[in-house]
Amino acid sequence: MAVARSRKGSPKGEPAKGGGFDRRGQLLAVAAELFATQGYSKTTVRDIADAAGILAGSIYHHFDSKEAMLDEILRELLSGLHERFAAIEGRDDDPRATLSELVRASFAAIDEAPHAVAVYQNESGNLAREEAFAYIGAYSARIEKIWLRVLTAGQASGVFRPDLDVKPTYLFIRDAVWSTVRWYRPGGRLRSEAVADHYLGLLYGGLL
Amino acid sequence: MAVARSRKGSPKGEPAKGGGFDRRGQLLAVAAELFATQGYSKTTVRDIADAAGILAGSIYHHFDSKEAMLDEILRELLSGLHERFAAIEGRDDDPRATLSELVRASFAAIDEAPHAVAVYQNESGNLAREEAFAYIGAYSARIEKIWLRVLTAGQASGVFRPDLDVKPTYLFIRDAVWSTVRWYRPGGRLRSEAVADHYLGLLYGGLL
Amino acid sequence: MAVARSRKGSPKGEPAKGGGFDRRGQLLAVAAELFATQGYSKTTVRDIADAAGILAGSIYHHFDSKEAMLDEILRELLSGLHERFAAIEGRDDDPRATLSELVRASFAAIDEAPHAVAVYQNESGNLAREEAFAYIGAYSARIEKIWLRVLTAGQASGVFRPDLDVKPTYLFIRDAVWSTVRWYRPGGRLRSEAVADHYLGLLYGGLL
Amino acid sequence: MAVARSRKGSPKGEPAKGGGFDRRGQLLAVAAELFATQGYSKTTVRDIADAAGILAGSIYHHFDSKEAMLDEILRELLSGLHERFAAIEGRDDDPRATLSELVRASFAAIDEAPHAVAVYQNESGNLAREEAFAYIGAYSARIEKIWLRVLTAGQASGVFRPDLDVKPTYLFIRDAVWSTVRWYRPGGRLRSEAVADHYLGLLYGGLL
DNA sequence: GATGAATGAGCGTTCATTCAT
DNA sequence: TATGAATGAACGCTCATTCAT
Repeated sequence: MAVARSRKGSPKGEPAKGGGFDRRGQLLAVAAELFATQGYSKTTVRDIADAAGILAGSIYHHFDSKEAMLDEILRELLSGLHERFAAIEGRDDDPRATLSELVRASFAAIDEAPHAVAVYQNESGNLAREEAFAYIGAYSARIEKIWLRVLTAGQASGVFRPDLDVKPTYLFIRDAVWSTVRWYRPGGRLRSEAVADHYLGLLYGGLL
Repeated sequence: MAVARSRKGSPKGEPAKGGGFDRRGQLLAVAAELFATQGYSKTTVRDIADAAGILAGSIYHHFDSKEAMLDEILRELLSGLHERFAAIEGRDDDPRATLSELVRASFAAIDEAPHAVAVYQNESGNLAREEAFAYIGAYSARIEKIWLRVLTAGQASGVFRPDLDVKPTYLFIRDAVWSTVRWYRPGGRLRSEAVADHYLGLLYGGLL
Repeated sequence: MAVARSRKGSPKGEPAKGGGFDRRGQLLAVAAELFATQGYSKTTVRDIADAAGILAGSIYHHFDSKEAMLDEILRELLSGLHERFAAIEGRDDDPRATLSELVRASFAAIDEAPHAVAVYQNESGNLAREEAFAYIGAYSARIEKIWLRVLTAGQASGVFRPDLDVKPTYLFIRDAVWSTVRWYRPGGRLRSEAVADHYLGLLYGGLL
Repeated sequence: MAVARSRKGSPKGEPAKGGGFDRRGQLLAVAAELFATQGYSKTTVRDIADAAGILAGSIYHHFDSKEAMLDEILRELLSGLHERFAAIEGRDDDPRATLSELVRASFAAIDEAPHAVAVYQNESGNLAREEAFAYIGAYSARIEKIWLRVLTAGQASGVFRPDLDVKPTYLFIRDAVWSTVRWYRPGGRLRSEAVADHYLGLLYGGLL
């Protein structure tokens, strides 16, 4: 798999024309939903085209390949995520507040782009081995470092328990939080912030 | 997709002959590994056959279809899991001990059959919608009930915090625990029981 | 076997474009010839594609399946045949003239679409048992009734021998007439109308 | 297709052992029935083996190939048929009696070996082009000559109409008679001899 | 931009056949 | 004789992609 990074059609991902209809954006949204619900490899280019009301061949006027669509979805998600997390860390609050904000930002991301997050959850494992998607690993590593710094700082300042390894603690939090994308339904009984509060409550205070 | 449940070849899943070589078992193991690492739909029957050292067509001497292999992998995992969990609940220990055992049993399952668990994690979401895999939802529901009963009993007996909804608490634990299959490597730095202890420590006592 | 009846490509079976080349029609003609000469199940999709000068996969741009091609060939033949026979019966000539016309129309059909008729002769027996081809039996029954009505009317009016069961008489005529497709070659020594005349002469006057 | 003519197993097609069970004969009967009802190429070796209660591979202890079974079925039918027809012609009766006997012998053959006759009807057209089945054409030609001699002799002696070409007359009779195998069911309403009488009555006297 | 026809590689599966046991 | 595992070629079909219009 090799991804041509040329962004066909209108540059910068902006709508094609002033009053026009953003076909690129529509295709990306449709693709994200299908990739999330059916899986990337079970989703055909025709599926995407059908859902968008065009023919399969026409997709190639907007994107170089099916993989390029996946690439754009994941890249947008990860860069946005990293940007948010870096901004939160940059605010230089105390570690507990920072950790809380990281968790809340994660839930907000799931709320805003559940399909993209689901695609990331489901596909990144296999994708990361491919050269074209090496940036996934790079982003993940940078994001992981942010979380680890916060946890370490919290232990150093005495606000977090010192007897726990930060690495598995991070993985514990990360997995619990991001896995919610599999069952969380925007508009369902549990609102996103409520789940965030519940998880933070359990995380901080423990079950006992 | 329709799965013929006939178990071709030797019955009861036992090795074909006394001193013989269990080709069925080998194929199942190979398939589980490939399904886990590449995804079910990206794994071809030829991949499985190649890894097992036979030709693709020969697989059909042992299994009705590629899907039947997936079916057998998942069914075995889920029935075994349910059996273990039910046995633990049946011991009628106090809720905290029971919960600990459930968590430890989960980690043990990941340790013993990491590929099957990974397949379940990655594929069950889309599979559950298919009639032939309805049993996945059935098993999941029965397992969930066991966990919810333990959490509820723990709250009633005062050992678990009463202010937390048991449902999201269950999901929190379940997702954190099962997600470890994505990064846990048997034989790696962290041994399975160590991760279990760490997770239980964090879960019970909280981060603060 | 299930036949999706969607008529892919251009609707109504008409040529795709004004000055265009009717690939659908070509494929159907090629398929009919191969089905007739090699048998349906011995004819591969690649055979058809090769004979049409395209790749096997391209067939599926025009038809849902190999079976859908067979379906269309048979449906067209049978509906046309029934239409002709019904029109002849509707003219309300005397029974002998009507019977003669039915026989001549049958020979004309063989002359015009020998491949389709041969396919019908060779495959309909096994096909009729399949649900997707139930219409074969339906058409056959309606056509049979036309012939039986004519024979019965001829006996009632005294023009046909009254001592013969109409059913085996019908089968005798039908089989003798339609079997000619197996040896009749358009453009051969015996012209179609000549065979029709010969058969009618023998049928009406007898051998003695 | 090349048919090895070696007759595996017991020679001369006789039962394997004195008091034994004739597996060869059983397989041939089963194969004839399946070839007749499903078609030769849609019948798998496994179908035959299943119906006979053995495994597919075991068939090859009795026959060299699937094609060898077809070969034996057709050869037996054709040699028997030719033998009967030649014997009838050899009796040197008057042409009308001889023709009647040929027709009756044909119906008797259908009655006795309907599956073999059906296989011949359905498959011989395509088979005749293959070298290994050239004997089909040879037998057919010898049989045709017998019928043509009888018809010619009948015309010469004034008992048959002189204005009809013998060739199409022969084809007319042959096709009408042999086609009955497609609908004639031994044990049905119409007994074989009754159909023969009906057909002879129609053939000799005509419909008018 | 979009269409629709075509490509070419590959997929899951079937099946006649072989052969060691 | 029969079994059961395996072969290897082929089959119907799918799909990402290309391209002339």
